[in-house]
Amino acid sequence: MPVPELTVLDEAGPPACCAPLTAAALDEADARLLARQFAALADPVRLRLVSLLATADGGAVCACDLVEPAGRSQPTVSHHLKVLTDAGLVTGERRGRNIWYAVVPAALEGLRGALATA
Amino acid sequence: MPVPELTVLDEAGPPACCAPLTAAALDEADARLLARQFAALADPVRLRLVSLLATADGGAVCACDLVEPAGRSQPTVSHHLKVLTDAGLVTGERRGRNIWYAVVPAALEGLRGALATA
DNA sequence: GCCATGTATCGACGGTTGTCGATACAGGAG
DNA sequence: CTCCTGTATCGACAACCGTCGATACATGGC
Repeated sequence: MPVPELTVLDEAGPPACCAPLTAAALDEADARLLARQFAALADPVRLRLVSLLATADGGAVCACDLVEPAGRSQPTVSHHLKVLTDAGLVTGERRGRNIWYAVVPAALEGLRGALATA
Repeated sequence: MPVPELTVLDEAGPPACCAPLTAAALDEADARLLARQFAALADPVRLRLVSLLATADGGAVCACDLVEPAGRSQPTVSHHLKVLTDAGLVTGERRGRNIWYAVVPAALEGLRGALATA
């Protein structure tokens, strides 16, 4: 795919995306947006990565320290981190020659809001 | 697939599945369980179905009344309802010759819990 | 029993996704 | 500038997923 298409969600999580599912029938756009974020969490490896980031001291972990606990190859872990980043759930920042990843709390909070039961 | 394999999550949602992602690195089993539920929400059509169920008067909707708003064929809607049901997010109950679907609030609540930020 | 209606299953198709090894890119160390 | 290390990208492959039309199953009305 030559054309970048991560236009929707490229920065720190949306303030409060889509109003609770229980509020009203969501429209196409909101549904696709939400679906994309849930899809980012719909993989065991990615869930584990988020969990590792969320529980880390300082809230961030060097990508190099994620490969072994993830139990996947370095390219695969990199791929998953990209998926999470594109969905706005985590962010990465260079420090020296490493990249430190951290969760975006607002994004998780936004998803929680969407799941709120009336 | 001849062998049914929906052993994990076939009944009304798990009380509180997996402890927050932010609690500790979740193990393989929990990760797969959670991933399956998030995967069920990782589709715009299914999100819309959940939304329709959640906002309905009486909390339940006849399957026949979901086809048109979903904008998909009847078999496709049936498929999505099955995915949601297998994940424990919704339940179906026969009434006469119709089947009425409703969300399982505890399941959504469980997912909210998993997303809780410290 | 027979028909009509509502729902699920089947089979097929195309598109997406997770995974890897190989490789390219980036930045610090010497 | 040249190596070394950490990260991302590429290309490929198998598996999975969403979708549909056709069809089977189930229930109630007659």
